Amino acid sequence: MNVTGGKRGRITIHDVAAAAGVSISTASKALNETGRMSAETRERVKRIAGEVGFRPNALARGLLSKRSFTIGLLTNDTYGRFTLPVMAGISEALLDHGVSVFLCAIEDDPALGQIHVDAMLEKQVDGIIATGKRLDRQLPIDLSDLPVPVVYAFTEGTSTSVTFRSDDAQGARLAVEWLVKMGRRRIAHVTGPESFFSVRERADAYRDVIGGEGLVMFGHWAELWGHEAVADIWNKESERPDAIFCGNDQIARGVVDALRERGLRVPDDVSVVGFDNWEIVAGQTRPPLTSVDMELKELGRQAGLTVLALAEGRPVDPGVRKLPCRLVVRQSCGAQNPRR
Amino acid sequence: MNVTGGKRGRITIHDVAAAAGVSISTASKALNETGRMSAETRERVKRIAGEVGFRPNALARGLLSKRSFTIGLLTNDTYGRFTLPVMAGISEALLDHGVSVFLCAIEDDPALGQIHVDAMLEKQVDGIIATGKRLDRQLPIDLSDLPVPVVYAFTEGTSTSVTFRSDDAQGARLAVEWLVKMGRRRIAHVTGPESFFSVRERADAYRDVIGGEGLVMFGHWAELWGHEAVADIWNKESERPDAIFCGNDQIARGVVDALRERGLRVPDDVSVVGFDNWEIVAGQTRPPLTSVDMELKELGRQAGLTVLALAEGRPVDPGVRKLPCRLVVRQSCGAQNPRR
DNA sequence: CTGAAAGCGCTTACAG
DNA sequence: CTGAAAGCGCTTACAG
Repeated sequence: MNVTGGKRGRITIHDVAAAAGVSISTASKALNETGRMSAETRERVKRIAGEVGFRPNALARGLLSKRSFTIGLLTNDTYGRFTLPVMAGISEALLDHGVSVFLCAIEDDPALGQIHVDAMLEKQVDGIIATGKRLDRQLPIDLSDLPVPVVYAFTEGTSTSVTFRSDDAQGARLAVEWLVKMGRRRIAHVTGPESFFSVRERADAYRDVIGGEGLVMFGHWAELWGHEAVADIWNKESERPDAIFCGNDQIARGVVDALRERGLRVPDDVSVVGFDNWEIVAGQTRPPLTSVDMELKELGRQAGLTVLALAEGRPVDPGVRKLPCRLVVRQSCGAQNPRR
Repeated sequence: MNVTGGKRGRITIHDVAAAAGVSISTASKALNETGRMSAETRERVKRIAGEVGFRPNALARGLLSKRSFTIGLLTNDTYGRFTLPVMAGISEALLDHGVSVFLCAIEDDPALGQIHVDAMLEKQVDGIIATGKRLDRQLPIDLSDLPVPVVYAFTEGTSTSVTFRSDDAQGARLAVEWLVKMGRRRIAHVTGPESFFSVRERADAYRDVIGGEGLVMFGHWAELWGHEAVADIWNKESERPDAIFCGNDQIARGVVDALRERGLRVPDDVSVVGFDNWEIVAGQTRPPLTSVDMELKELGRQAGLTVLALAEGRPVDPGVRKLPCRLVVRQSCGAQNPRR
């Protein structure tokens, strides 16, 4: 015995029409609520279609309508950390419109990207969303001259396109202002590599809020760097911070662990804020991290609705749209509720 | 100014045929390497198709061939921890065959699942792969009577279907045998909830290898539980383990941190092994975790090739296929290389 | 060696 | 109120 696949004799609109004793055109119009016919006929056709389990063939439909109700999501974020929430937002927004999403992970391989783009175009996607893992890098493939609309989300787009990104400056401000509100006065900033645009943007916002140079330490996106930074700071003679704003949650976790290992209490002695609100890290840190959430799902939702608009020919203004971040308060700052 | 989308005047085979001065049939045959014609004609058509940037419409093709070169991946693993590697394997295996993948995250919502399945069937997917986050649970939707082949990966399937899963018993054996080989004699097992099939299977394999009851502690899948378990063990009078085999990497991370906080050295005093080889956890633990990898990418690859076979009508034996796990050695056990 | 015709499953003017 | 016909873009017997 073995399993068999294949699509043996699917039911078509022919079968429905025959069973209902009407022509194919009438059946089509009945099912699509178009044309005019007796309510009785319409109902009968619809009932029979339901009974025989009729499912319209989207390929045939798409051939006529020039719409496949399909879009492609291109990403070079293998890890899925940014792509997954974006994808969830896109999917949620487009499901109501009957649109399905092809996910294409292209790493940083231009050839792989080209293959995926070609495959999607042949499959007549209504549009493409390009997403990545940083705001100042393009995907390794040129999407600027495609026959379908392209929207960028969390990756650098072209000047004539629509690009959605998080407002990192506003997110950083949110974090630092919160620390200030918590009564912290000596706030340090431990972050990722200065080569990242978002790192510079967040650092600038940090300096802006504290109104001075502050203490900015550039490093890399890992827990280890959090440990090293804390060691550096506490091994110096200089005045110690009572709060540390970190460039991402992994660094923040390293910082929190390092502080605890030095016998310092978080948040009592030092408050810590992370960035990304990556549940797996922020939630498992002891104490759980207060962190800036980039609202990637909302970003995905808007990107999805935007490709859809473009695919339907509705006009959309090009440019970069910055979406506000949100501060998610947990225990690492010493307060439970941002509104309190 | 605004961005415009839409598919204005795509090039069809008509255009190619006209430009090459041949009929549509000849153009089609030239491009598909079928039929017979002068080499000169064939070359000319192909060259012109390339020049005008002709891309065959997969919708039209699919209508004829009953193959959409599209499959659906259904998952209830929102977090993507298991789905992402599986997806990567599927995608990699099917790309060569021109197959694209619809990703559908259905949470545990049957209604959402039904909507996605209906959408995929209308779009004439050639098959569906169902994937989840545990081996002993079905997706919240019945896939047993679909007009297309369904393959299960890392989720419970039906008796007549093909199901791919990791061999958790073998994986656990690998881990415990490795600890034994490292000279460890008092190996404990700290794991997840006993209600999970894979937890029981791993625990049984653990007992098997150590040849006795051992010390099995069921809990939950979090770092905190690792801390609690270590506290429990070390607060008792009984003999302390010199190795702990953990049910997943998060527990293992908690265990490692808890041991270090007690002044115990890992791996010198206690060796620790995790399960899942989740890079973000295993790699950031100090020291990095030796962990069991379930080879989910390979699992995805095989699942992908299997739906493809079924879609093409090739016979496949039903049943559960267990794929071997692999031990990834890092520093938490005291050795660098399993072959040494 | 090349092309006219039928048809995949549907929708949409158009005619009756 | 209902249906015959044309057509979306392609492929595939079949005829010449």
